[in-house]
Amino acid sequence: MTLAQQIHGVIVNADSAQIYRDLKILSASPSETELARAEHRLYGVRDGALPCSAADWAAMAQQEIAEVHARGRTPILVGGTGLYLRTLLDGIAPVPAIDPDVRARVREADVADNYLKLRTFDPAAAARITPADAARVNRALEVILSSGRTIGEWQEQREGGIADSVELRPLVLLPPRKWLYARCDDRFARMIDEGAVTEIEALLARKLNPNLPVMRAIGVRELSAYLLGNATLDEAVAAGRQATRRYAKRQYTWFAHQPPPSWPRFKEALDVDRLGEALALVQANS
RNA sequence: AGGAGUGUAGCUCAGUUGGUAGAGCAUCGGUCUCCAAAACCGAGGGUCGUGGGUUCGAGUCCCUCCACUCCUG
Repeated sequence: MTLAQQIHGVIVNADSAQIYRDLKILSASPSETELARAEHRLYGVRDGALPCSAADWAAMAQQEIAEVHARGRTPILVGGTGLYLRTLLDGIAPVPAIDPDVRARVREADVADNYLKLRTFDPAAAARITPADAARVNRALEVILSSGRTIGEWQEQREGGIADSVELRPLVLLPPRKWLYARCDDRFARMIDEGAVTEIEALLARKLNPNLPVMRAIGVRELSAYLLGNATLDEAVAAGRQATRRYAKRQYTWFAHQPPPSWPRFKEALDVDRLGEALALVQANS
């Protein structure tokens, strides 16, 4: 019996890549077997051409959670996108949707140019953000240009969090690094066996904008290089493994420090025979 | 066996006319308020293959040996 069945739960995806249907294999989405063992939500529900923001996901997740609750069952949020979970629980600054033209212009421009603009339009943000931090420079700039208010002003408020209206039983998994990295290596090799190359072939055929989240998922660039003849398969696999490990390290840092200290941390390898220990940690926290 | 070349951080390599070593990647640590599997910031690490010699001083010049690579036979 699975954990989900034991607690009569429904699994809700909290992973930014598993949302896209173009990346079933490369995002390690649940297999048919796994899907058959418990009800799953928000996996592969989005087309890669439509980027999903943290707020988009939080809105979808909120709805799923409400429906699951209405059926008297327990939603189990599973996934490694910390910002998504934070947005769902704590809410986020109520910045209105960015004007598509503004966004497009900002993203096409050079970071250095954007930073210069930011210094004139929003000096406070410019002072806070490193010039090299493209993601934040661009975000701050598109917010002031599109909404007329600075990102700092917007961020004085947070809206939409559901933390106060639900009963949480969090568990942070922080397995030993060595074990984690070995799994990263295995995982990428397994994806190749399962047809990741074909999946990327299909994705490339769509000729999507390379800035889209799907195009930036781990392994897309690496396998594209192989398909375009710029790398051997071995090189692509090695690069994919490396990228996976780097990502795991970033996740590790996020989940070790960002969630409240009250969230229990499970620091063992999550082997099947230790699920009981992990579950006990979850229950002890209730 | 002869000839040539290489040997500097875990890996790939830089090291100018000799002044006790750098970079990228990896590793480790950290940041994180709407494309976050993103975007960034920082740190540690080398008795320069070995043993001698020249020199005030050698990764850098000379010799010995060791290892690896290539060529010839």
